Amino acid sequence: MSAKRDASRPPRDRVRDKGFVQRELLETAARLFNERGFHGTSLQMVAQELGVTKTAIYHYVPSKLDLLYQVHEISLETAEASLSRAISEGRDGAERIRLLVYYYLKAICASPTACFFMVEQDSLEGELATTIAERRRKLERDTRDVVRSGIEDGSIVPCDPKAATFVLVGTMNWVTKWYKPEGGWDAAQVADGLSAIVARSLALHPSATLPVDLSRPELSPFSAPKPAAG
Amino acid sequence: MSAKRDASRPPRDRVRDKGFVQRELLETAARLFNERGFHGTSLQMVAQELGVTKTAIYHYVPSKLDLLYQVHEISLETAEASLSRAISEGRDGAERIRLLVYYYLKAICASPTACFFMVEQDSLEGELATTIAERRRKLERDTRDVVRSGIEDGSIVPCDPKAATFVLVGTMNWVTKWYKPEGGWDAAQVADGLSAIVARSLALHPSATLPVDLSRPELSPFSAPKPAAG
DNA sequence: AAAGCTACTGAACGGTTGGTCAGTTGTCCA
DNA sequence: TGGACAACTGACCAACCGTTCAGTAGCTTT
Repeated sequence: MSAKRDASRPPRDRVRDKGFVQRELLETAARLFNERGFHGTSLQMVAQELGVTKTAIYHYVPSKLDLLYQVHEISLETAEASLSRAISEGRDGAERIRLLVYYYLKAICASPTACFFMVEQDSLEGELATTIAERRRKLERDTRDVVRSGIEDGSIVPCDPKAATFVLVGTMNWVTKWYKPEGGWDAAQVADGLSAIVARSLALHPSATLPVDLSRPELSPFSAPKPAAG
Repeated sequence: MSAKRDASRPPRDRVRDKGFVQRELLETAARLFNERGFHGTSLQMVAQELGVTKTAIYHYVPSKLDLLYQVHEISLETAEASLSRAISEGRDGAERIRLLVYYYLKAICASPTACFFMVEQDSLEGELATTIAERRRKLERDTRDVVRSGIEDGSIVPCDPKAATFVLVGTMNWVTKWYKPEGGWDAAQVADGLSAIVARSLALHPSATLPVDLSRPELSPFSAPKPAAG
C-alpha cells in the first residue's frame, strides 16, 4: 500500500509559508507543554491541534527534545529582554523591579510561548540542559543584583535579595497557570495590577493605594498610555 | 520458570509495617512527580527509589492515577489546614494572610508530599479530577475572602482580592521548585522570610523592615518561639 | 512536459509504559 | 506442624511513544 490521500478530508487548502508554520508549531507545543507537561504531551497531540500528522512535525524540528529546547530559548529571550529593558528605563532599583514584572507579564500574557519556566526542568539532557540552566541562573542573579542595587540607592527596603527574587519569580511564573486571554483581564491589566502588588512588597516607601479592579485600571505611570482624546 | 529470589540480593531485612510503607510511597511519588512531572515519572522509578519492583506498588494503590489522587489529597489537606489555622489565630485580615503563608510554607518545606499544585492539572480524569478541582477552587475562594475581609477591617490596602491571591499562591507554590532542605535555610526561615515579604505587599501599614538574612532570622511574632533558656 | 522541490502521508519499528497474573517467601497464630 | 495471610516477585501483555522511511501530491522552474 502506498500513501493515498483520504478522500473524506479536503486537501491542504492553502500553502502555508514555513515561518508561519514554525511559529504556530512552537506556540502550540509551548501551550500544551505548559498545560500537560512535556512528557504528558505527545507529538500526536501537537500534530492534531495543527491539523497535520505527527510525522509532519519532523519537517520542522529534528526531535521532540529539540522542540522543547527551542521553546525554552524563546522563553528565556523574553525574560532577558524584559530585564534589560527594565534596567535601562528604570530610574532606581524599585522602579526597575516593577518594570521587570510589568514587561515580562505583558509579554507572557500575550504569547504562551513566552513563559516556560514551569515545565519539568530535568526533561532536557546533556549540553542543551546545561545551556538553558546557565542562562536561567544568570537571569536570577541579575534580578537579585537589581534588588541589591535598589537597597543601596534607598528605593528598596533592606531585605534578603534572594528571598525577594523568589517572590518575584514565583508570582511571574504562576501567571502562566491561570491566565486565560478570554478571562476578562488583558495583558496590560494583569501586568499593571500584579507589578503594583509585588513592587509594594519591596519598596522602601510603598504606594498608598493599589488598583482595586483590574478590569478598570487606574491611571498610573504603568498603565497603558491613553491617546489624548477628550 | 517460576519466581526465584535472586541470590545476589539479600532478602528483605525487616518487615515494614503497612502504614510506614504507604507513607514512604506517597512521599517518594510526590517528590518525583514534582521534580519530573506525573507523566515523566514511571512506576519503575518510584519502585527503584523504594527498593522494590514496580509490581509491589500495586499492593498499596490500585493504579498510578490513584497514587496521583492520594498525593493531591494530602496536599490539599495541608493547604486547608494552614488556611483554617490562620483564620482562627489571626486577629485581622492582614495577620491571617501572613499566617496562612507562614504555616503553609513551613509545612511544604518540611514534606515534599505537602505541595502538589505545580503538577499538571489535567493528568487526573473524570470524577477524581472534578473533586480535586472543586476543593482547589474553594481554597482560592476562601483565601480571597480573607483578603476582602482584611480590606474591610482596615488592615489590608484596598486592592483586587483576586490579583492579590494570585500573588500569594504563586509565591507559595514556587517554593516547591527551588527549596532544598540542604540549601542553608530551614522551613521556619523560609516561612518567616517569605511571609514577611508578601504580607508587606498587602498591608495597609507595611512593616518598616524585612528580614535581611534568612539564615539569621530576626525576632518577630512569626519567628519560631525560642524556649526560655538564658 | 519534465525535473525538482517542499510539504506532507501511512506503515512500520523498537522501546517503554501502566497494568495483570500466577506463584513464592516470610511471619504469625493455632 | 501446618495453615492462613500479607508482602513481594518475574514473566508477560496490549497500548502507546518517538522516530524512520519510502513514497506522493502539488506547486514552481526550466
